[in-house]
Amino acid sequence: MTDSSGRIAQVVPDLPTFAVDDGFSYEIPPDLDGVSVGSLVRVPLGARRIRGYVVSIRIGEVAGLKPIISIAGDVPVFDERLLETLRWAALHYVAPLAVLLARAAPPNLPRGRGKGANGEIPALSSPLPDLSAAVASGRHVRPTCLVTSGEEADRVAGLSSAALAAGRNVVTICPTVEEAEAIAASLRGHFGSRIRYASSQVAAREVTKLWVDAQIHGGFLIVGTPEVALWPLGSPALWVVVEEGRRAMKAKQTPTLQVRDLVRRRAMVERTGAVFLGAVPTLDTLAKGAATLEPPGRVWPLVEVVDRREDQPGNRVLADRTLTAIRLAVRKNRQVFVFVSRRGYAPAFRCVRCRELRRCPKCGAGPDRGDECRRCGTVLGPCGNCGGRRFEPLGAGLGRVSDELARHLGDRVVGPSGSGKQVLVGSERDLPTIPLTALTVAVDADSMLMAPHYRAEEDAFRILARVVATVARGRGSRCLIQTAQPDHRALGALRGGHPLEYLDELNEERQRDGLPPAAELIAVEVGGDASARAADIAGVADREVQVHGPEVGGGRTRWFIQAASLQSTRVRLRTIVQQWRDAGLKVRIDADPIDL
DNA sequence: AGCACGCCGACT
DNA sequence: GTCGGCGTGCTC
Repeated sequence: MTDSSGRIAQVVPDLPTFAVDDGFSYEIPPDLDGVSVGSLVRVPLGARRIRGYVVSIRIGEVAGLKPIISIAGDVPVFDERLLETLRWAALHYVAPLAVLLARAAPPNLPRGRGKGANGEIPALSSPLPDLSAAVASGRHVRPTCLVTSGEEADRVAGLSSAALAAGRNVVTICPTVEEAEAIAASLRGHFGSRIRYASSQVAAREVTKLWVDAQIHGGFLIVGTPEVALWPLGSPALWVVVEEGRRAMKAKQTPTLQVRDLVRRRAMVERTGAVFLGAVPTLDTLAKGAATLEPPGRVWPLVEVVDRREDQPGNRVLADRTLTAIRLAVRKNRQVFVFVSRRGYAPAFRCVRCRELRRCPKCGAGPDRGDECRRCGTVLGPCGNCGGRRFEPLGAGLGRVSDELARHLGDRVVGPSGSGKQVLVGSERDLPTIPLTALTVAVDADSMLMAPHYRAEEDAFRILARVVATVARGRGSRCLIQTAQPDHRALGALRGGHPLEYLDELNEERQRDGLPPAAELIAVEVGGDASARAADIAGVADREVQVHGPEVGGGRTRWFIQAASLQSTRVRLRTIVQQWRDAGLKVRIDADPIDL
């Protein structure tokens, strides 16, 4: 056994466990070239050989260390700066480091020298000329919210052309595959083959090719869904995030990555630009100090508020004024969209005689229109309180609104989104597919504004702004919002056509109430009834850190942890989560949960 | 994640 | 007295 000095790589094995976060030391054999930070390697681990990520390299005593077997692929999947963001995300989202490192890598092994971009780059005028010029010359600029709605592709094109011409990459992240596809298609009109598109719909080999090309060469405009946020992509000069506030911009499963956090972080560490494009920035982005540019004109078209308190008594979904407007638009052969905030038939039913809410006698769920429980299938029968047999809907879901519209206008003109009918009825998920309309109606702003969680108002405002944006700009187009609280400040801000002052007001309230973004929040969820484990979680509480729960229900147990800062709590949670997972529990950590 | 090692029930 | 069940724990 002779002592000898050599190169040592710290390698994090590709295993989804906190136990290997620090990585293991391996000897880099002298004849193995090309090992660097970010290299994918094969290493012996216990009795097997598995993939690992090189996170650092040093010189030292190699005796007793196992050697790296080989390099997998020949392009590093992260550099020091991206690694910093990946480490931050592992901590913030309480996830094993290896899980984050894997998110930087392409679906197949990255090999080769890639293919550069070519083709003319038109010089387009940028909606943020100073920012575009700065990022093109490699300077850092403060993250900026460009408060606009519609024409995303043109704005992205204007923002990007200078950086592309300077040989840098630009990345645009869209909430859904459909929107990413549409924007990519439209941008091809400006930049041709410099546009590269990535989503779950693209084959793995194509994605890997894009990943390698963009990592090695500049001058690409990459358009993709949220997964691209952690790809290296040659450290893009500019990130453009389209509608950062949409639910799709946050992963549902652990780690619950949020695009805006990752992009903001990368822009800061890599000293590059970030632009958030959309009508309603998140309170979080504003609170974190983003610059804002609100156009002088309205951000979305004019809004008319329909006061439901003026209605004749009765239980109808559409006010007379609304129905008249729809009839008029139909007569003129114009496109109409009716937005309903709930799926199903109605949010609730009550007994006509005693006014008690109807519930399933077995499981307590609220029923839909039929006589069978939609959750457990039990026959509901008469009112459990008074035995009454007649029930009336309270509020309206898609089904009820469609029925009522069809009754007034006929089946020929009314249909769900995508039916191509003249009057489309749809909910939030349909918004991206709605064509520009001459008339859009929001049936019930109140159910959203009064939803039972602290973000209800912010969410309602953002969704309503998107609803309004389905209306074509110009004369003869209208947007009606039905509400029983016409003086609500959210509706005032919608009428005003500018969001920022209102959003600042919401932020001041959050600050006052100690709620996000003025505080941090983590939800811990465990499958089944795990309330017996409450003591473990209770251990993280102290004077500053509040723990709420456990709440058992819906097949899971849930805790909420809240504090001005949860930095040290995240570290302690890693230990607890690991113990629980080792004990066979299914644990989900939701950092910055939105459904509360 | 796997693959070891471990310590208890049914078999030649 | 052995084969194999899958609970626990470690992997440079």
